[in-house]
Formats: sequence, C-alpha cells, structure tokens
Amino acid sequence: MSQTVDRALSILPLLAQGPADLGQVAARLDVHKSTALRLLRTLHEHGLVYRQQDQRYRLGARLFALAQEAVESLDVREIAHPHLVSLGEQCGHTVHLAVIEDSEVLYIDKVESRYPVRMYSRIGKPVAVTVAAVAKLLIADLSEAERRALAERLDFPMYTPRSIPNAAAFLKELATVREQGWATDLGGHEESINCIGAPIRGTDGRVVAAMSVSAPNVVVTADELLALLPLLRRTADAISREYSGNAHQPAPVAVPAPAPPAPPVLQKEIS
Amino acid sequence: MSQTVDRALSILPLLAQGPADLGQVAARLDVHKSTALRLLRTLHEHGLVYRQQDQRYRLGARLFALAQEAVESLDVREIAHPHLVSLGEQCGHTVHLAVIEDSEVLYIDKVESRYPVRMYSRIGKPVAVTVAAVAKLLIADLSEAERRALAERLDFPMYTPRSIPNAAAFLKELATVREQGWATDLGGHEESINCIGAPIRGTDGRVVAAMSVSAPNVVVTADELLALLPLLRRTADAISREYSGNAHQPAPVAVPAPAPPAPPVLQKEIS
DNA sequence: GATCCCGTTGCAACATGTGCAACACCCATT
DNA sequence: AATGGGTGTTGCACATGTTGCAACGGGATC
Repeated sequence: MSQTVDRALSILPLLAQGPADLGQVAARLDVHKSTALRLLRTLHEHGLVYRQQDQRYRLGARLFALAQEAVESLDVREIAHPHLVSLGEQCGHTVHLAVIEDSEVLYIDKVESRYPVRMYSRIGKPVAVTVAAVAKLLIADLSEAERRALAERLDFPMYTPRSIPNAAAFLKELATVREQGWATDLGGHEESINCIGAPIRGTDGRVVAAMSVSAPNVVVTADELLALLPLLRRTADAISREYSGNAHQPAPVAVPAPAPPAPPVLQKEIS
Repeated sequence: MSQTVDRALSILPLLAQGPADLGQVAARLDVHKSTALRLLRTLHEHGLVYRQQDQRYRLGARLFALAQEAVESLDVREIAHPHLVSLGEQCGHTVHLAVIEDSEVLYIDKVESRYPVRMYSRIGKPVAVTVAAVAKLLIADLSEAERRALAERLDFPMYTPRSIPNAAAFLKELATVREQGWATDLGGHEESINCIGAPIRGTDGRVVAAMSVSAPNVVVTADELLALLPLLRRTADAISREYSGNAHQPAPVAVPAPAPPAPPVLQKEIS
C-alpha cells in the first residue's frame, strides 16, 4: 500500500539471508542506489539494520529487542508458562506452546527437560503447519470457509510417509481434531517423534493457543504417550480457566494513551 | 531520512509496549488516521504487525523469524557456541556471549547450567553498558575519540553502590580493561553477582565479541571466580583463533546475488 | 431506530521520494 | 605515481507517491 515503506521492509528478509552491500540491496529492490541508501539509512536510524565494518549491512539489534518485548507481552504465554514447567517436570518430555497468526503457526514457549542447550533457537520458528499437533488444533478452530481456503493454499510436503498428503486428508483430520478436542502427530514430521496436543480456550470458547507434548519413540511408545493425554488436557484446561478468569487488562487509561502499563520486570539483568 | 518509512518504523516500538488501535497509533504518530492505516497495512503485509480479533494491532510473527535468522547467521556465534558449552560444563556457571552494535551491547548467546528455564528471555536484551564486563571489553576496544564521545553520552545509573558512577571513572576503567585484556564486574549491577569477561578478537586484532562467566557470590567468592580467569581466557583465545582461521564466507557468487548460501539446517523441526 | 465511534475509501493538492549525474574515496593494477 | 574500476555519497529538478480531508459504512450503545 505504501511503496516506500514496502521497499524498505523488503530489505529486511533480504538481509536475513546474510549481509549485503548497497549495490546488492539496490539491485534486488530494483531501485537506484541512492534510493536504497536512503532506505537503509532510515532503517539504520531505527536500529533495524546495522552496518558492519566492511560497510555491508546486517539485521540490527533492535529487532531482537522488539521480538523480545512482543513475546513477553503475550498474556497467554505469561499465564501458561508455570503450567508448562509443571507439566514438563511431571512427564519429562518437551512441552510446546503455540499460537496462530494470520496463517502462520508459531511456538511462543517451550520447556525441555533433557537438552537445555540452544533452547531459544526454536521459539519464533514457523511450525510445519500441515502436520504439527498444535497447528491442527489452531486451524481446526477457524471457520469452515477459512479452513477450506487455507487448505487449498497450502503445500503438503511429505516429511515422512505418515505426513498428511493433501488438502482433503487435512480437512478430514481437522474435522476429527475439532470433534475430539485434542490432536496428535504420530511420526508425521519426524519419523521417530510423536506428539499429543490440546487447545487453550478464551472466555468465548475460541482457541487462543495450543500446547503439546513431544517425545521420541525410543523413549516412549505412541501408546504410552497417549496415556498422558488426560494430564495434558487437564493442564490445558487449567490454563484456559486462568486465562479466561483475569480481564486481559485493567482497562486502558485514556485514548491519547499516556504509555500503557509497562510490562512487569520479570527477571533482573546480569552482566 | 525518509519520512514515510520513519513513521512506519516508529510504530514498531510503540506496539512493543502493548496492542493499540488505529486511533491510538495515529495520535502517537501525530498523523491522520488514514495515513496510519496505510502504514499499518504495509507493515501487516510484511508480517511485522498482526491484527488481533479485537482489531487492535500487535507486533507480528515475522519479527521473530527475522530475529532468529539474524542471530543464527552471526558467524562468531556459530563458532563460539560449542566453546561456551564446554566452558559451562567445566565451571558450572552462566556463560554469556555478547557483541556491540553502534552503541548498544547485546547478548547473542548464553549457556546456563542450573536454571534451564526461560533461557531465551535474555538473548537480545540490551546490556547494562556501564557496568557489564562484556560491555567494558567491547567499548574498551573502540578508538579513544569514540570512547570519550560514548562516555559523555551515557547515563550512569547506580544499580548498586559499586556501580561505575560517572564518565571519568568509566574511562579509567576502560583504560584498565584495555591494558590487562580482561574485565570484571564485581557487584556493579547486582550486589550479589560477580562476573569476569574476556575478549574475542578477529584477524586484525580488533575485538569482535566478548564472553563472560557470571556467578552469585553465595556460590563462589569473587576470588574463586577470578581463579577461573585463565580458563576463561584460554577459551576466548581458542574462539579467536578459530574465528580468524576460517575465511568468513567462501566469497559471494555474483553481484545480482542469486540467493546467498542458505544457512545450514542445524536443528530439525518437531511438532 | 437514532446516535456515536471507529475503520475505511476516493480524491485533489502538495510535499516527498526518486533517478540522474557528478563527486569523493579506496584499492588494485600498471 | 598515476590510472582505472569499484564503491558509497551528495544536490538537484521532476513527478510520483503520500497526505489530509470529507464522506461513507458498519457495529455497538442508548
């Protein structure tokens, strides 16, 4: 809608692939160098891009800070987190929390018992939307029209022989999920990994998030994992209740918005 | 430099504080509603903002994905990570890796032994630049002019009585750090927490990153922590060597840039 | 059913962003 | 040293894209 902004924002995914110099950016955007320069300067002023010593541009630090603040102000996540931790301790497997946004599903929290390292690398990554248990739950809650439209639009990559192969099968699976109120992914993404998932609902009953427990079948069989369903669903329901309980905000103060209440400091800095 | 882009980007930090509706955004930007609408639409198309059910705008998912890709393509981080893990295992304390960008210092990796939970919440957060050991190291490597300019510009919040109080003391500390090649923060940020840090250098000898070991003094005294300095410095030097070793890239293919080599897939998706 | 509030659209006036060409700079080459 | 190709950078005139307005629509609330 706005050409200038559109061009400027197109630079970001471009730089996400790796550093680029002015000429490369201009070429990819198909604009004059001077134009690219001005756009990059503006992005730079806002800290979204950074210029390294060799003069090439990279994505900048502010991006992290923004992503941080965004994820921390998600109220579902705040509420769900202790429950995820508790569930993780009880069953010992990986626990995920995910939300849907437009047509993308993404993890917003994770608790992992055995491999603490590199945990953060998963948060924010787009989810394999055709097979993941959490994705099925979130999409199953859309209107029928939206589900159909989305199914038509999707690719159905065969990660494994058990991946959902096409739109028809996907819609059928969604119907099942919708009816039973929980979902699975039995080796549909990684041959050796099974997942079970349950929805978290808001006051109006709509699904606002989904959570799952994942485990490799060398540790527990699919059946053993399914035995955890009641525990998982109890946890999800507890989160739903707590989420529906609190009013989301104590009501904004005024329209000119004199700075909304700063998110509470949850953790202190260490140097 | 570009008014339109400038306005559009100003929306992001605004939304980072919490969701806002069209009117609020327009008011804060001091532009007409229709203008704000067009900007928000453009941001939305690029996935940087998301419109929730109540029509209010939030920061969007693409932001996470971008931040992810950015941090994963930092070559220092790739190289340093296994060393950080190894150091963490040896000493049992928290290990950080940080870089400087313009005048901001930020953590890009972290290994923590005892509290695996919420690890990701730290990555990307701006560092307390006047007291953190890693910040001292990174700033100490700037030119004298840059150091002076930065010192003048900074605030010196007294987190604790041992925080560095003013520009003069800061510059003095930087001189010391510069000379000795390592840095400390003994209770300057959190009364009970001590840190030691060491620089990671590129081929040209300039500091490209800094790492630190942090521990609360209820676990180890400052002296005991300082005893880890040789180990820390050996690790930092090993990273420096490895980093200087590899050419950063096998050379880009051409100017029209037919997609730079995709970052290697490091971890598979789970549902 | 009337009134308010908010998001949305089309349009004309104008400010803004644009491409060009020239300049400045760095570094390889000769 | 001097040349040449490769960058990034600046000033400027043109016109394109952006702006604010006013009017419309749709959903709540009274």
